[in-house]
Formats: sequence, C-alpha cells, structure tokens
Amino acid sequence: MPKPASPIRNKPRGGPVRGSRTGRPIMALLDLFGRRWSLRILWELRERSMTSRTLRAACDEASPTVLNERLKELRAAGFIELIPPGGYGLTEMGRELLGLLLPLHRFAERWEKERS
Amino acid sequence: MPKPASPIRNKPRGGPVRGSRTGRPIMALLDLFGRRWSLRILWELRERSMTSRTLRAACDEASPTVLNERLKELRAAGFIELIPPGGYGLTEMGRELLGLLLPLHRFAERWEKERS
DNA sequence: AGCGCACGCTACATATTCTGTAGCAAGGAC
DNA sequence: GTCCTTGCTACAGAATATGTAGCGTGCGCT
Repeated sequence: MPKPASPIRNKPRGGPVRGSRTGRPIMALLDLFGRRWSLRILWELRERSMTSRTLRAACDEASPTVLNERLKELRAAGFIELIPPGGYGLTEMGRELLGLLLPLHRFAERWEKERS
Repeated sequence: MPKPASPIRNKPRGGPVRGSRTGRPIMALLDLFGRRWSLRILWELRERSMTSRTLRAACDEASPTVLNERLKELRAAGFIELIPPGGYGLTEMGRELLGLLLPLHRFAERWEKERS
C-alpha cells in the first residue's frame, strides 16, 4: 500500500468518514458522492452486475486507479459487493440508495430542456 | 481569466457538459455532482440563502478558489443564483432538485446504523 | 468628504487527486 | 502445458484542490 491514508482529507480522523467532522452521516454521504466516479459507478450498476472491466468501459474508460479506489470505498460503505464471477453489484442497501437516486433521471431530462 | 477551459475534462467539447459524451443529461448531472463541494453547497442552501462567506464557513472553510468555481458552475446549471444582499440561494429548479436529494438525510441515518 | 467593514471574487505556490499506459498474479477453459 | 479474462497495482505526468493573502466595490457611518 503506497499511500498511507491522505493526511489532509482525513484531517479529523476519529470520525467515521472524511467530511463528517460533525459526525452527521449525511455529510459523509455527500462527501463520498463528491468524489469522481462514485455516483457514476452506482448508476451504471443500477440494472445489472458487471465485471470491473466492463464497469470501466461503462464509465468512459476511467482510469483503473481511481476506479478501484472508488470500488473499495463503495464496498467499505456497504453499497456494492464483489461476487465472482458476476463481478460487482449492488448490495441490499445499495439498491435502497439507488431507489432514491433514480428520480434524478427524469429530473435531468426536464433540466436539460429548461436551460437555453 | 487565467484558466482557458480545462483541456482534458472538456475533451469532447460540443456536448453540453463534461461527462455527457452521450448527450444524456443524467450523465452531466452525475458528473457535476461528482466534483468536490457541489452537493454540499446545494445541501447547505436547502433552508436559507447565504453570503459567499457564510457559505464557505458552512462548508468547513473550503478553499474559496474551488468554492467559487462550483458556484459558477451551479449558477450556469441554473440551480443557484446570487441575489444581493442576501447572497446565494436556490433557484426554482434548485429547490426542485433539493426535493429529490432531501430523502438522503434519513437514508444516511439508517446507513450509519447498519454498518458495524 | 473620510473611514471602516463586509461583500464577491481572484492570485499563486503548494499539496492532493486523477489520468493513461503498462503490467502483475490468480483462476478457468482448453 | 498455453491462452484468455479476471481484479488489481505501479508510476509518471496532468488536472484539480488547498490555504493564505489580497483586490475592488459598495454600504453605512461620522
């Protein structure tokens, strides 16, 4: 492990996750989603499980370095799991979360229209 | 303006926003939210408008550089607006979006509990 | 007028994070 | 055995974020 835990983004270690120095879980969630590819990964897994390589293809061939970092974080968070040979898929809680995120799709369509 | 539009993250310019090379607005949205402080800013404005400096305080004193970049992007997206002297606040569409994001709060609480 | 202060916003050097390419070790099918 | 795909890592270079300082404007004050 070449990176011994980021010294700045984990500044107030002792709390559960970065960004939640208040301890409020919503902050941890917003922070986790505020990293590149987090939301995208969850979104791409919404219908079916995927191998890491297929997932990478679905995410515009994002760098495997970050992708694997996100996959670790999302696994640690309990939203996805790795079940060979199917690959990565949503957990029970992951599906629950996706249920909340799904309405964004229709909103995004309306949003697209209303901006000139 | 010292930065003439990022050459990589805007790679496939011609599309509306980064990450939406398919043109699907949901991708643009997921990508916008996948940048640091985007979601947090929207979240902090959920109840009241704030001056940029108060907002910065609410966001753990995040760097004003990125914060202002996000504020620009969110304004361009039509989610927030600047109305002096009240400061930054959600637009009509911003409030609509927040409505979808709000259930995350309760989910986050349950999530916190279920992870050992 | 001057002074003080908060506003939105920017400069710039430093630190962190992401990208892109290459590659490893393990496992399965043949 | 060879061939192929899997999950995952190394590493250099590029993009992005951080932290401190400060600018110019406007407003209220005397």
